[in-house]
Amino acid sequence: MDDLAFLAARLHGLGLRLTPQREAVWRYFSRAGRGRALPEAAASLAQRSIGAATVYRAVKTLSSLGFLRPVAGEEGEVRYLAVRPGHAHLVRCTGCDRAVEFAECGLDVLEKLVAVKTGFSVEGHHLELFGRCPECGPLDNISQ
Amino acid sequence: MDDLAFLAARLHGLGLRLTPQREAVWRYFSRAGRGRALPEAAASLAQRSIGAATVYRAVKTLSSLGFLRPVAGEEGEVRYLAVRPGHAHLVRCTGCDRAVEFAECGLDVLEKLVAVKTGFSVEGHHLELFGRCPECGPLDNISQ
DNA sequence: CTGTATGCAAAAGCTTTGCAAACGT
DNA sequence: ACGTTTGCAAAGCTTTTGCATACAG
Repeated sequence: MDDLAFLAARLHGLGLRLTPQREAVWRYFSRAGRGRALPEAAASLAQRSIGAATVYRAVKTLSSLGFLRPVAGEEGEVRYLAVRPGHAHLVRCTGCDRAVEFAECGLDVLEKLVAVKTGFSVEGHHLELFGRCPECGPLDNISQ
Repeated sequence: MDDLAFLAARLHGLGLRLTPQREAVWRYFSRAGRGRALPEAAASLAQRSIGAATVYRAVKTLSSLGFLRPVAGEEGEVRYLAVRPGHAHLVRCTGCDRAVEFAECGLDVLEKLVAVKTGFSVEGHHLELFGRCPECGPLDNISQ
């Protein structure tokens, strides 16, 4: 079952629908490498005649279902990352946004260590690597 | 050297000062084990006659120096956490949003592994652990 | 038919900016 | 004196809400 079908199923189970607008929102965030902030999402999707209110409502819906996760950027802006609930992690290319999955993250050891050190019962993690895919090539060449 | 002295020194080095307002802002965020959002910080510090603009400017300053770190809450709001510079990652409690830092993430090994497997040149990562802090207690008791 | 979803525009809320006065050095 | 910092108020954003219309089941 692919992403969209899973999302549709999840929505249907709650009496909600996967409308063209919600699909566009989901695709938009899925395509983004390091996540997107809401204002730029609204601006970009406006070109496809999707109203800002719809974008904000869709993000809230997808977020509450766990398909989007809010992450704070360096400057304090909130970026939403597309995640597939219960799926593997991704390496994303900052050049072309292509993403490759990897299953093993080896964080179980770290989780246990952190649990002991902090007293938390660690239940999960969010991890995303970013870099350059073979086709885009490393940034070392350029100034940066 | 304690936090305040370090902060003062760091500011002085840039020709800036640790004013009573900046100190109050720093204390406010330091005092809260969990992070705070800007609107509530502004509201709270207004009671000490500190203007909203001052709070926003102070947070921006402290944040750019690495003394405050923005984190995204479950609902997509940005919370600022007082940190000691140099610490990178967080474990966040899904119950009360309180966060604790941990330094070692050991992801350099994983980055190399993924690089070999995918052909990417991995340049960085975002990592955040989730769980329950000692006070909120694990979810095992309840369903889920 | 019924309840969900949408776009628009207005309202509410948040954050930044301009400025004159106050401050520390 | 000088550059930094502040509070205030205004301006500029972002986000939410109300409502009539459109749509899916």
